[in-house]
Amino acid sequence: MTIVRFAPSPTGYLHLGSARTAIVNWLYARSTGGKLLLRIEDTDQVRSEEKYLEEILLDLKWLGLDWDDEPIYQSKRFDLYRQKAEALLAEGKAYREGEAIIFKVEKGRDIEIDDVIHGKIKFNTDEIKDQVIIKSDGSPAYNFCCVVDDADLGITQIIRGDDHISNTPKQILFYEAFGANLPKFAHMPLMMGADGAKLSKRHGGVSVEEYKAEGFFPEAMANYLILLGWSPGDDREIISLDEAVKIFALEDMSDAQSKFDIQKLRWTNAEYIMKKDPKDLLPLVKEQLEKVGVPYGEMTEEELLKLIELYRVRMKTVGEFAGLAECFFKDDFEFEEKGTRKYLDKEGNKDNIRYFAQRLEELQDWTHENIENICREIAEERDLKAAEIIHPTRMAISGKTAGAGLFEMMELLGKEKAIERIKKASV
RNA sequence: GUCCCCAUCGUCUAGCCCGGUCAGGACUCCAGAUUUUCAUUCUGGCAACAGGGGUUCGAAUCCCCUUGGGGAUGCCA
Repeated sequence: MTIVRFAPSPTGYLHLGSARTAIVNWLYARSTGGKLLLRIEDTDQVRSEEKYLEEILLDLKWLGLDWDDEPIYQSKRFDLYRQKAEALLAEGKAYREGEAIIFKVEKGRDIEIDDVIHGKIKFNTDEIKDQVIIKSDGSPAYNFCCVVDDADLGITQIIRGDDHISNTPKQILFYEAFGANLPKFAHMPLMMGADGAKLSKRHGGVSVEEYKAEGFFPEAMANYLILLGWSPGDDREIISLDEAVKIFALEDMSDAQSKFDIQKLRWTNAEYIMKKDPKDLLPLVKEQLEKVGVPYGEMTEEELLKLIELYRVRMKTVGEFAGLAECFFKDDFEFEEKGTRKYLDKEGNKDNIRYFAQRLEELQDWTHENIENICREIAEERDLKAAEIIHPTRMAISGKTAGAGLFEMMELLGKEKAIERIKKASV
């Protein structure tokens, strides 16, 4: 049976790159019918924090990943690491230097890795210094406990980032020293920022939690991340984890690094939003509205759902909703300057919409069909194009030139508010 | 500096392993159609095999070099 592990370090939030590594490990485990273990690399007592760990676990689940067995905490296994180090000491494979224990590296030897993604990679031990395995403060060094655990847990396939390639020969030396079986290695090329540099905040966020907060969907995040460095082979751009599992193969992963493209992520997210039922969008929309302090209490659930329906195809993230639909939640919205100049600063337009408002007063059955009829009647009456009334009116009621269909907007806004805003803007 | 990984449109990629279709798709951008605006949808367009040597009848595909990018070189993980 195949056993893989994802080994986050709780010294920060779940990085996008780590999330991708987790997804690939998950894909491999599930597609091979194997196990995915979670190992918490919390040997750095100072930098590791409980809140990070909790968030990381939450984010993994959020992405749709699950794992087998209970997580293993390295901080609880210090005795094991020390014991292994002492054994190496006793065998003469390591030596002491002060409080630290150092592993002796045999020089002049070639070490070859047969990487599943990269193929053969050769190293020479002349490039490798003796390795600290137990630090002066008594804690184990990363490469050492990594191997102790991977061997102990029976990991068959290691899948991690390219930044670990140069750790691999060092780790192989440890496997040999323990007389343990070597797992297979697969190093996935790193995901970089748009400018090719390390992914950082200025690229739009580095942690999963930031995107979650902005209103991205987990399915969209996972979808986007899977398609970086892997392709289903056909032209599919929208693919779920479950579909990917059916055809995933580690060997198919690209050996070239990629750049994170926020535009494509946004497009992917929009694809998911458009497919969702407004009912499923509702809780997220509420959450986003609350976050920016937009009161939606006056609106019934039914009205909110209609509003979501109206804006569903217009938002790339749920976080954008509050801004797009602003005029439905408050009366003191800003007016776009350009639009005001173009549509509201003209006396002719003002007169037209003033008349529109006047005619609307008489309307009993406030539906978008009836509102539209009146608008068209006026257009004919005054020999105008309907657009000449529509655009100024949209500006008047929303302050924006872009938005949903005007008549639907007006219906939802309600007779009183719609008329009041038109009057106010046409003074 | 040394070691290692990598190189197809601006971006993600298919094709590469097993040389031979105008190098295909998607995002972005542009144009057109639809629409009351925006968006959606539909149609069309711009845009790439980093460069140089080989091997071969034939190279994006195989080999070498150069250039460029990235990673490692921690008693961080």
